[in-house]
Amino acid sequence: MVTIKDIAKIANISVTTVSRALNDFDDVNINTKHKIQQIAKDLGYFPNRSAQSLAKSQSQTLVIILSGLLRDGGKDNIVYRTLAGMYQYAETVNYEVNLFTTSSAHQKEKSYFNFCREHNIGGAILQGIRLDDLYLEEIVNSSMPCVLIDIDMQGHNVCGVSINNKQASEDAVAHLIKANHRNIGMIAGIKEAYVSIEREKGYICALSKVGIPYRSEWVVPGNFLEDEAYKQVTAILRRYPEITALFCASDMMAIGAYRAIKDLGKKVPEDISIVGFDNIPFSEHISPSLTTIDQDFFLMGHEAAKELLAMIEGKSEEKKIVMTHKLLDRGSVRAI
Amino acid sequence: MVTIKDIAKIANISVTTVSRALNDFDDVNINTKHKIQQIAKDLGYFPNRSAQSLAKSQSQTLVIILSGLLRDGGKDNIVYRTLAGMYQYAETVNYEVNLFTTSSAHQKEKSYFNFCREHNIGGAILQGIRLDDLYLEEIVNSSMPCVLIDIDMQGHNVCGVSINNKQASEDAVAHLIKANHRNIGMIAGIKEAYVSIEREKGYICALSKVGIPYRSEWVVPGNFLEDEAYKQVTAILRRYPEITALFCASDMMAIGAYRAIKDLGKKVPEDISIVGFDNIPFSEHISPSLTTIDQDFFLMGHEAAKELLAMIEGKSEEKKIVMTHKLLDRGSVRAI
DNA sequence: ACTATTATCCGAAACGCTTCGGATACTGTG
DNA sequence: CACAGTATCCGAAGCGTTTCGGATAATAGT
Repeated sequence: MVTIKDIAKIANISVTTVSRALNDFDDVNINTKHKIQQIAKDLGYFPNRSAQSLAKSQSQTLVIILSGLLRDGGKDNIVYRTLAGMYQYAETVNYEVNLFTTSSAHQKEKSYFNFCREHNIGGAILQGIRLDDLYLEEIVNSSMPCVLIDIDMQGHNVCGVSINNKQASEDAVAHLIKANHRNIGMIAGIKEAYVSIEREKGYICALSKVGIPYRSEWVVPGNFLEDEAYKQVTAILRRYPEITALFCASDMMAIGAYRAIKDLGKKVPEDISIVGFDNIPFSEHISPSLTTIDQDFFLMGHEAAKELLAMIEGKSEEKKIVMTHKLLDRGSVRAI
Repeated sequence: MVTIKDIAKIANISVTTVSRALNDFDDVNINTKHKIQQIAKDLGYFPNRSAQSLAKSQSQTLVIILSGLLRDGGKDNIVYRTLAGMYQYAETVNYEVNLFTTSSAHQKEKSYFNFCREHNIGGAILQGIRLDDLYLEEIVNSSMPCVLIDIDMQGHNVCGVSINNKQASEDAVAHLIKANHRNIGMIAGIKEAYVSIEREKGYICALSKVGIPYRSEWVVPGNFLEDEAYKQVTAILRRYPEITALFCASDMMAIGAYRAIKDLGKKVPEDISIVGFDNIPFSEHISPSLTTIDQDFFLMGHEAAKELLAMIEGKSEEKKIVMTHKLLDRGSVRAI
């Protein structure tokens, strides 16, 4: 391994100057700087990140803390797209990205905060974290910069990124109402997710705005899972045949709903209209194509990374970034 | 930040012993060991990874080098699943995982090998890398352990993981032949991917085994892209209406084919039978559900990580791991 | 009682880099 | 010509660990 010392020896100059030359300080002569850089290149020198990080007690790394990388997860492509957005930004600023999952956290009994400490990391992005997560509060309360995707919490050096879930949800249900549906059920997500709560609020809000009474038994939990949604939809449609439309808090659940409806011998959208949420890649491929709320996860990851860096560099205070969403009117809603 | 020194001071013992206690060496008294571990726990001590990595000149990290994390990529979920498998294994052995993309490599003009060097990394897993990648050869020729997913190359400390693509492809086409298809086209992947070449071989082989002449104009490149496949399928079916079946080298392309067929006013499988490759999550959701070759990417990532670790620890030589595949007989093939 | 062995412990160097606090030599100013 | 100012360089300490080569004391063997 070629080190800064080797370069120093060859250039016949101190390691200090080599370091400063390589880091482009301006108190080193332009000629020596060039000379050193040339030697570094010839030797194929690359800085040892561990040493750098140790010496500076900070590493040029952002971490993203995920709820888990599950064998059967990721079908909705959300994690992937968020990650891609983060990477894209991180690359432009020459940062690296580290992945940490909560399942590993729990396994190692190590909090996110400690993980970041271990790695001299400046800040973290959290995504897919549940409100009841043990370590969520700790990291939010720490002074370490963090940006929360899809969670609304306040704290020093804390920033949130999400769409306006309540509004989006309201838009979705309003779309159904505009198509003259009045008996609208909802397949909700997991209770412990911030977005679920917001989306339920939006549903209720949309109904109340047009004076449709809210029936809590028409809102069933699907846990963001396809199979769970399948079961719940089967049950609810059997029990309340007057339901003509379903708002699903995620596209994955909408897919479960499709299957349930089909197995019940009914059709989308002829018998039941459906609106989903997320716009996952395959929502336009299923038949009929799914009317849904689009969120740009790539951009979300990108903005999250950008904001995190700004915070790390002290250029930003806590704030809330709300991304735009849009309703994609496709084929799963029929006007009655 | 609490360090080993703090512990040493409190325990009134040397840092050496603290280090050895924490790392569970057996030349430290069981009582002092417990005492030290207790103090460490109380203080909330966690080792500084940079320092560890620097001191040991090796980090407990595996890297996975991906061809890129693209905004619109990942729909097939392959990267996600491979990653999940790797993570799962890495966690069990207390390793961390680092992601590196080739796009970033090219941008920074930094080879994979150098990236690994920078980070004191023991070895890497490469996936989605093209045969014509500039840096592929370098890392394979280096003595650094690496496992190649879906690439067949020899070298010191090099290991390959993949299914038998040729055989799988042969199975797929044989399935079509068994359904009495004789005019079978193929939508191939990108030329620069090892798997594409193998899958084409399998196609040819399957045909020749039953004496069906190979017509090169019936094999068109789809570049693993849905849209590209759409175009190619449209063109080939217009030009050669005698084709009754299509073997697609990836499910994403099969989806493009579905669309093309539909837009041509034909139906799957009534007019055209299709077999895909990969078994992506949505292949069973599209209508009709796609007959395809299943590969277990999660397991592939898992095995790749396992093998890499074995190599790093010198417990394994270069070898080839071939995973099992299976044909999933669903609804996109009709017997004629 | 006197070595040989073993169980515990420790000092100091090393890993590769950054950075603080000067040091040196040269420039221009009055 | 003395001085401040500037450009350029460097020594040494420090970041938090690990690890090599002993040192010390307790135990066992004869």
